[in-house]
Amino acid sequence: MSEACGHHHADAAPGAAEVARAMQDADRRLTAEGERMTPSRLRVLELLLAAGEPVKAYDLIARFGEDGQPAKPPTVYRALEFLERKGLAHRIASISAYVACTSGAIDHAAAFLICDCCGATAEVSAPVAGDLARAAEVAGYAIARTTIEAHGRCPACR
Amino acid sequence: MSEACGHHHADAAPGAAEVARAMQDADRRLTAEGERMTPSRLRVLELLLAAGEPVKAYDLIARFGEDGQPAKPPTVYRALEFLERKGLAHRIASISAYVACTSGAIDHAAAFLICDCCGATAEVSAPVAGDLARAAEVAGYAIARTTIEAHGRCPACR
DNA sequence: AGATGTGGTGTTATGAGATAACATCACGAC
DNA sequence: GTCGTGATGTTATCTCATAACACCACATCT
Repeated sequence: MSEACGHHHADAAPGAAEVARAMQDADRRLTAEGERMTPSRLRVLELLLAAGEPVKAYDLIARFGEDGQPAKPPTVYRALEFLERKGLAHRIASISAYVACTSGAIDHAAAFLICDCCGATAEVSAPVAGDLARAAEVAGYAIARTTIEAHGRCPACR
Repeated sequence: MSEACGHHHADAAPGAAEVARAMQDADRRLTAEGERMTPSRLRVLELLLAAGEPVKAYDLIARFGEDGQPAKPPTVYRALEFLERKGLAHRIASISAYVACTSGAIDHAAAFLICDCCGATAEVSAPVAGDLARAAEVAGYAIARTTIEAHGRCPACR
């Protein structure tokens, strides 16, 4: 909840039960794929899920220890890299923050609507692929991944 | 020319004449609008134009002085902020770099195709507005600006 | 001319974001 | 059991960006 404006908004954060469930799902899925869902990775995923909005890497570092002890930066950055690689989290480049993936689809191109007022984000599934892919083809580029972020105001802040 | 791969590519950088001409155009246009094209701003614009590809802020800082003397960071960041505000340059968030605007249209939403191999970029004019605007409307967001960056390989690197 | 407001610049210092490098450890395969 | 691979711990450092404050240039008004 980063309130740049004076408003008060409903918190997008899910309850503990939903977080636990999403973690279990992720754990099972990746373990089945032969990946190792280690404590660090689960902890960072938990923090992202619990936040329900984009979080700065150093906020994750500060919150990492259950006892208030911060993590070392590489611990969190490595976990983020893994989660992003596996489609469980996304980096939002325009604000240098990270967010849990809220799209059911794995291996998807994500786009974000970001409220400059309250920090809320909505993940919308690659609405852009068509147009951008066409432009890339015309220009002769082979596209591997996209960063699509729209800034503005969410319904509550308008 | 940031060559991550082993290839050699034609340089996208324009000649001195084109750079000088683009600077004069920008100078005249903004002066007519009542803006002040100061030496720092012109110098940063010149460096961006001469590079013909995205440049890191600290590279601009290092190249700033004609005599090899670097600038202080705020000098360059202020100029970049101004140039971006006036539509003469863009920040590419996914690689933390800056590039001169190659689109004739001012006040436009830009999108970029970025080669991960050689660093070349192509600016394509807002091919995405339709799709993304539609998604934003559905979600109730009012969009003010967009960051659209596609990574992949350029024709020469494929 | 002199007062004054706005915007630009110079300078120092620091905050924020991310990674390099290297040692060590866990675990499955052979 | 030893060996290779991938994960972790740790230290240090690098890159990116801005805060804060003093000073200056210029236009405008009186």
